[in-house]
Amino acid sequence: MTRHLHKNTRFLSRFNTNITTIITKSASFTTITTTTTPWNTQLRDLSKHGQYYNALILYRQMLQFGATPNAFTFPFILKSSASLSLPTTGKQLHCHVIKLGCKSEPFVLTALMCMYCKCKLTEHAQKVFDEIPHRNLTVCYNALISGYVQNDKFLNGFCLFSEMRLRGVEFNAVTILGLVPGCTVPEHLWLGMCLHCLNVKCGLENDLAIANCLITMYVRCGLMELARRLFDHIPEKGLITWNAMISGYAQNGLAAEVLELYREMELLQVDPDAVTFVGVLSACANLGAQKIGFEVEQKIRSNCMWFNIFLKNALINMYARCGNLAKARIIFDEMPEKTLVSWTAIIGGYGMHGLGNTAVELFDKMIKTGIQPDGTVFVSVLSACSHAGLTKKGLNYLDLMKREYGLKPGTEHYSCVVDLLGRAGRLEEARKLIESMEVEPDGAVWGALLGACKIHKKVELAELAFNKVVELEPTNIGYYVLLSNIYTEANDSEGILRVRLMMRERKLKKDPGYSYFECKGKTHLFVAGDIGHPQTKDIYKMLNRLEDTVNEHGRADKNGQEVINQEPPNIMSVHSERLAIAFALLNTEIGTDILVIKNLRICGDCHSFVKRVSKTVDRLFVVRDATRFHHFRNGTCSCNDYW
DNA sequence: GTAGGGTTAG
Repeated sequence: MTRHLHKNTRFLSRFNTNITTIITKSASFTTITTTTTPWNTQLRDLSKHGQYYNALILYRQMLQFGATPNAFTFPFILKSSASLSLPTTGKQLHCHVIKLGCKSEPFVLTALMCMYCKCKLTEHAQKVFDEIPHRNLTVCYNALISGYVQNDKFLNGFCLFSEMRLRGVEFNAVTILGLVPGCTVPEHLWLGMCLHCLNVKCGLENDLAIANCLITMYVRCGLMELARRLFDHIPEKGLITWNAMISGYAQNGLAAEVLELYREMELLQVDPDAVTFVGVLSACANLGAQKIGFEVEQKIRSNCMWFNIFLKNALINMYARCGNLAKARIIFDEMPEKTLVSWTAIIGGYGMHGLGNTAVELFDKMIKTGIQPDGTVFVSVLSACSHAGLTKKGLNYLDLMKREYGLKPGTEHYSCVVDLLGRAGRLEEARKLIESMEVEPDGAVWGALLGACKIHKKVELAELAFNKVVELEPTNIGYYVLLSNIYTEANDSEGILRVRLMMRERKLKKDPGYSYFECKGKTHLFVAGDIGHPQTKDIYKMLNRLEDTVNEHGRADKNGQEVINQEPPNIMSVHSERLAIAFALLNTEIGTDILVIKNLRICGDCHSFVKRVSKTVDRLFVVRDATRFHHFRNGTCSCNDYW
């Protein structure tokens, strides 16, 4: 007893200095005994219920009262220091393990490795692993394999897996589960697919956790069909399975599929959770499905999820992108604690609506609050500047980003700045900026320059930008149309012909753009020349009527020039925006605003069409395209430069 | 009485 106390006091003197710094609240325990078992039981209970701080306090008390930790003590206490990510405490516990002669117990060693990996000390974990005398235990391998994968050292993990197989150590479901999350990047996908095969071969295909992991792997690599096939083959899906698929669709921009799956979930009476709602709200944001978004909000409120910060951010984003900036702002203002994502969502919302000054003010306020900006919030603020014509401010932000915050601007930042300079007519500067970029420019960067050439009618520079952009994105039809429009304005019929030929050669005929309109909680999707909608007949009738009324009021565009439709009168030339607007007029009451969402940029032809329609029909038309909102009322538009 | 695992937002 005295010997124990003496030994423990030595432990304590060093353990105390570290542990007291992390204790935030005191806990009282009644156990006063030198027998180890009751302490272990209490430690197990605390660790099981996630009370890690209390577990550490209890461990200290255990030493104070003279009880000696044994091999059963360490797994619990190591889990606590791992979960709290306390490497120093963990290292001290490692010393205790050695001193108390527990280092030959495989489960203590496994817990040690796990602790080191959670504290990002994989080299320490490897050292522990190397000292294991007979490395024939699956669990030891599993602990280190998943540790490597979670620390972005997938290849180390995979090598260990190979070693394991060479040595004839059996693997199990947990081994696969440790490896699959490392295959979520395209370069490792093939290994992930091998694991999928291995999984089926070993009869592990009914393990739900592995299936969930594999779905996530396919989703992250953009292989949605494979993910869906796997999903459909799971007989008893768990909530995580549904969430993996829903978030997957949302991340890959397949918003309609998200809502479809969500409906299916409701029908099967699977209770959604916060993760489900985040995915659904993101889909609502993309589709402008505000009514469904509102229903989700009610569910969040009634299910006591209102204080979930992820959901609040998703709601701000949803309302802002559905055009309801006021509602987004209320939620934002009422948030007691705002994260960087909350600020980014609201700043982006104002930027999209052309309210650049408010966006910039909010950004400055955010900085004053002490929040460290990242690359994404700079994209929001730069794009806000470009939409509102705040050239000087935008250039300052690019500089600030590099100098003050040491962030490396990516192509997404440069495309905003090229757009910014381009709109201001500083095309040469924009071109020089592209040439001086430290990253390789992508299609969006050259595309921004091409758009600026359209506004300022610079044919020669447009040709240069176009050649670059089609090299990078040969199938993006928007750029061909843009160049063709530039030639049209320059009366260059040869140029128009060249672009058309190029498009024909590359078989780029169909407009890939969609437009959506939300009506009575349902989102109606239209493609150019769509004849699939049940109300098609009425829609086209309405369009003809609109064309007639509009023509009576003259066909002049924003520059006062006659707009001539260059396309022969074929059905494909009926743009999706027009169809959505005709549908909206047919199905909404007079006085309601009309929000149409176009997945690509709104084209000049449609821009002037909506403008003219708004002159004859007393409604507010809002068209949201890939980057911003265009508000049309009484024949005027809030942003006239549609490119 | 002991160790290893899955899904979230801008």
